[in-house]
Amino acid sequence: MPSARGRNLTFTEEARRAQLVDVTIELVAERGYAAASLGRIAESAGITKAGVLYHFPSKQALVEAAHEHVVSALVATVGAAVEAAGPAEGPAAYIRSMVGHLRERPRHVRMLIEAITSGASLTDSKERWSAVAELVSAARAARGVTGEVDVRSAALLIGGGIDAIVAESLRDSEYDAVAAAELLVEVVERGLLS
Amino acid sequence: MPSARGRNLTFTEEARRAQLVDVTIELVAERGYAAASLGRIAESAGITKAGVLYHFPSKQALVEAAHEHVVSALVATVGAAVEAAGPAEGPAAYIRSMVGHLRERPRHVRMLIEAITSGASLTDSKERWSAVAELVSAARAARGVTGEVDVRSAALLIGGGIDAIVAESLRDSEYDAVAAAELLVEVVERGLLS
DNA sequence: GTCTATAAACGGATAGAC
DNA sequence: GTCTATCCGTTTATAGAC
Repeated sequence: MPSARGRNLTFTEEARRAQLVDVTIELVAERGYAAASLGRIAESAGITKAGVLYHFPSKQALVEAAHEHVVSALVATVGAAVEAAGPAEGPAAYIRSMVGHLRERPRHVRMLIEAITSGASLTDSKERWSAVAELVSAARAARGVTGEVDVRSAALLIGGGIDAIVAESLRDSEYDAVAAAELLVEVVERGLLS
Repeated sequence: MPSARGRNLTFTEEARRAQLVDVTIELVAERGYAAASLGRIAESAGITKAGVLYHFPSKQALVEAAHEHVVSALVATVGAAVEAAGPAEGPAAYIRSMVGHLRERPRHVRMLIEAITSGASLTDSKERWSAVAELVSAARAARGVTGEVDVRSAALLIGGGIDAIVAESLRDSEYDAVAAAELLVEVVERGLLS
C-alpha cells in the first residue's frame, strides 16, 4: 500500500510510524487531546518534535492516522461478527461485538470520543446509525415482525446504550459490561424486534 | 450568597460575571473547548484578557462557573418534572424533560460534553446513574413488577439513549427528537418496567 | 473596574547540520 | 533518519497605570 508520503515505506519507517500512532493513542487516552502535544508525543517515543514531523507532515496528519487505526480495528472486528451471525441475530451480534471490542481497548475508546467531539469530518454520524438501522430492518424482516418502527431512532438507541455501557466499564473496571450488553440485547429484542 | 471572590458582588460585577459565563458557554459550544481562550472570551465580551481575570481568578475558574451554570439549569428543570410526575411515571418524565430541556439548549449540551470528556471532577458518573436507577426502582415498585433487573444498567441504557437522541438532534435539526423520546419511553416500558 | 504592557511558557512548524 | 537551533504565533497570567 502506498503511503501518505507518496512512496513506499521502509520497514523501520513503518515501525516508527506505528510506534508514533501508538503513543499518540495512549497520550490522547490518558490525558486528553489537549495534552497530546507534539513535544509530549516525541518525548514518549524517545525522539524530538522534528523527528515526529519527519514521519508525519503535521500533527493533524498524525492524529488522523491514529484515528483511522482505531476505527479500522473496530469495523474489522464488528463487521466480521455481524456477518458471522444470521440476519435475525445481527443487532445482537453488533451489540456484543462492539461492547466486547471496546471493553478490551479502553485507549481506543478515548480516541474515538475525542474524534467525535472534535467535530471530526471522518465521523459522519449518519454513517454509524444507518448501518445499524439496516441491521434492525433486516432482523425485523427475517423475524417476520409487523408494524412500523423508526429504525433511525432504534439505531441511535442501540448506539447510545452501547456507548453508555462502554463508558461505564471504562470508569469502573468492576462493572459487568457483558451482563449489561445482554440486558441491552434483551431490551432491544422486546422493544424493537417484536 | 457569598461569591468566590470572598465578598458580596455589586450589581455590575454580577452582570459582568453572568455575561462572561454566557460568552464562555457560547464559545465552547460553537468552536470547542480548545478555541475558548481567554483572549477570545474577552473579545466576545468586549473587554480585555486582564479584564476577564479581574472577575475570575483564572480561566479554569471561569470554565467551572460556566459548567455549574449549565448543570444547575438542567437539574432544576428535570428535578421539577420528575417530582411533578408520580413514581410510576418517573422514568418517562425524566426522559421527556431531559430531551426537551437539552434540545432547546444546544449550547448547554456542548458544554456538558466538554466537561465530561475533560474528565471533570464535577461529573461523578455515579451521581447521574444512581438517581435514575432509583427512579427505575420506584417505578417498578409502584407498578408491582416482579423479577430482578440490574437497575444500574437500566439507568445507563436510559441515559445513553437520551444522549444519543440529543446528540442527533444537535447534528440534524430536522430530526424529531420528541418522537424519538417517545420511542425510548416505550422501549423502557416494555423492556425494563414490565 | 478596566486598561496597557509585558512576562514566561508552550504550541506547531521549518532549516540545515550530521 | 534524527538532531539542534530557531521562528513565530498563541496562551495564561501578572504588574502597574488610569
